[in-house]
Amino acid sequence: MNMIRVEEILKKAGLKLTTQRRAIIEVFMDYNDHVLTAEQIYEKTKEKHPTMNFSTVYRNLEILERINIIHKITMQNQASKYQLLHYGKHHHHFICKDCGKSEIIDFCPLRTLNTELVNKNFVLTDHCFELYGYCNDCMANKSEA
Amino acid sequence: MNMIRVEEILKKAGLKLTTQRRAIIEVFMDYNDHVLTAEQIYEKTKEKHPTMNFSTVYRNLEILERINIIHKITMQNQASKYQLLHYGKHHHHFICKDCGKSEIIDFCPLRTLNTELVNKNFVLTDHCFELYGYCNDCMANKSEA
DNA sequence: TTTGGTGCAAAGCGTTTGCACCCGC
DNA sequence: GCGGGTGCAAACGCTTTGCACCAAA
Repeated sequence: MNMIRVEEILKKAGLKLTTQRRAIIEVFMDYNDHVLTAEQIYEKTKEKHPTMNFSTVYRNLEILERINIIHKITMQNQASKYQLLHYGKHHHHFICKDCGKSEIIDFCPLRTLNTELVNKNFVLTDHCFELYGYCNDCMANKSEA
Repeated sequence: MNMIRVEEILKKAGLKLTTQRRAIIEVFMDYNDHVLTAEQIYEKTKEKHPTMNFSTVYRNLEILERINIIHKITMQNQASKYQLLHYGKHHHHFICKDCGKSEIIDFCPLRTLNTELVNKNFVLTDHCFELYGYCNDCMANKSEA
């Protein structure tokens, strides 16, 4: 996902590219493949745009998710995390429970499931598949402690 | 999962079977295979136990999850849902976004994934796999409206 | 100039916690 | 009687909202 592509999508949706919105998107680009909380985005954008506000962050995250620029990951017992989507490719993630780093998994369970099981009692609309654990770095820190 | 088994697990963990706790578990048994919110459990238990309190519900849900009697499903933009575990069998669910009814999927993506992809950069500890959509009943209601 | 976006403050919601009292074992 | 459990009220953290003003197109 690059800024030109983002601009296209925004324009097509009738949305403006404000400096705040640009700042948020730039944070995602800087931290590519990292999942970020609203708070992290707020802190980072505030550095360059001191009046940045949490409402602005949340409102933009919602919009960016709706137009498929970012992906929202709902966490257990903690703030949701957000991540830049890789344009055009459906995928899932391995997410480190300590540092939030994520790695793309080139595997979708539905590919297998569709062939293995046709469920005629439900209409499938969404799915959730995420792997959680610890990355090598955080694992190393753990064994030190 | 039956009450005798639940009593065993509680006793082994040094936990008491209070009337409130029993009431909560009974709601789960009555609504077997249905996912329930804390609020639904609160309302149902309150019918038979009028002093029932939300703190009691939440504290018990946390305990019951910890000792593997129920399963917590973290939802996007809405309250978490809870469901009685089927003793001893790891599985996932198809969950109706309207009525909360769920159906067990006898499929775990990790079975496939483990053979398809060995990720040596992460230590895998947890995973999330849920299918969402609409059950036939709710789908019928939708097309009427 | 139009319409979407922002900043602020306040409220929303689901959930958790401190504390005194209670009750199962 | 001990130690875990409950009820209450208040706070918590994350997120959303109403409103007046602002700025991109």
